[in-house]
Amino acid sequence: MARKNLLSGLTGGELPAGNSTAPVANEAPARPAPVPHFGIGGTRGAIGAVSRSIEQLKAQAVVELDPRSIDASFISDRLEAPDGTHESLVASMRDHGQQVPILVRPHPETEGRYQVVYGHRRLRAAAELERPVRAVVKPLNDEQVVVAQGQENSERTDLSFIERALFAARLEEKGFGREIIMAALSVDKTGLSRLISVAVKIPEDLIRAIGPAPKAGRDRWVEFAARLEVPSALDRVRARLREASFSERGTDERFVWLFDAAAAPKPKRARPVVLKAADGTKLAKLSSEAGRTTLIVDDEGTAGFGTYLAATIPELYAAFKRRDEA
DNA sequence: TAGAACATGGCTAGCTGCAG
DNA sequence: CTGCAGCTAGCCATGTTCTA
Repeated sequence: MARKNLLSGLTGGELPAGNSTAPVANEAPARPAPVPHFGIGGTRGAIGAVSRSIEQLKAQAVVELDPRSIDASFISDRLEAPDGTHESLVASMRDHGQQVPILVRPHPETEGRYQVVYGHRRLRAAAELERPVRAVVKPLNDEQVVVAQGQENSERTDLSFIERALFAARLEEKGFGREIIMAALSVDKTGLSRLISVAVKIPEDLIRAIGPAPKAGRDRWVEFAARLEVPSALDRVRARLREASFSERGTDERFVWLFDAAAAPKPKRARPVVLKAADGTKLAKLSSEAGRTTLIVDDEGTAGFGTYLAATIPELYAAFKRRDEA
């Protein structure tokens, strides 16, 4: 599927001045020029300004920074790393170094510090290895940060549906316009609407308890959200959440477990009534549900009574109708 | 391995609510 | 009233995973 190349301008001249191709590791970070954050002009400008690819960005001047001088992004987009991925990333960076630089911006509030745009996991791994992290420094406004962050995730396509939903909801909470969020997540308004409605309907503590659940697709998350609109479903889900074995399960299994718990319990089937002859012989089992009556006759035990009964049904029905009309 | 089932993303149409 | 934004349902195409 073609993805809109909205990142393309990150390295372009339309951005605020302050970051040349020269390394800036030892310089005080340039403060980004003020850029309108919201409103039609700001929205269009932010997306329009973001117009070259991540690959081009990676080709920009890379500097080495102390991981301790870099803070997390002002908005998180990930629930938890899949099992083992962090350890393997640390091992890979120990053996082969950091192949792909992270993107940071000068911290908007603290002089001399930086803020991650994307590359949180590489930053964490570098910090663990007590090595400088290779980074591209760009002065970006908040809108450019979320678009870059979202699109970097889209490029790797490793955010699950619910992580994207939470990311979208957080962006909306922070006041970003739909245009920006759609650009950040590369979705149309329909998709964005679906993402946000799921994130709003499912309590965040439940989502965090489940984790990213990458195998649970959009439709099942949407269905889960719909099920939780029944208060008793939420009670059942929370009860299951408290069970000791919940945390021992993987994220996808946790989702399925709670998804099932949220389903309306099937109505208990009434026990079938055993019909007996005067001498105690069991003739049939009679059960009724949802406007349907089922009669099961044990043909062997009743010497073919079932077959006889089936042949007699028209007569019985006629008698029933006569009684009805009387 | 082929077909079925599922997941995903995109599109259209129709509806509602709101501001001008 | 009109236009716009947002939401939902339904449909379709495509890619991926499962199963016989």
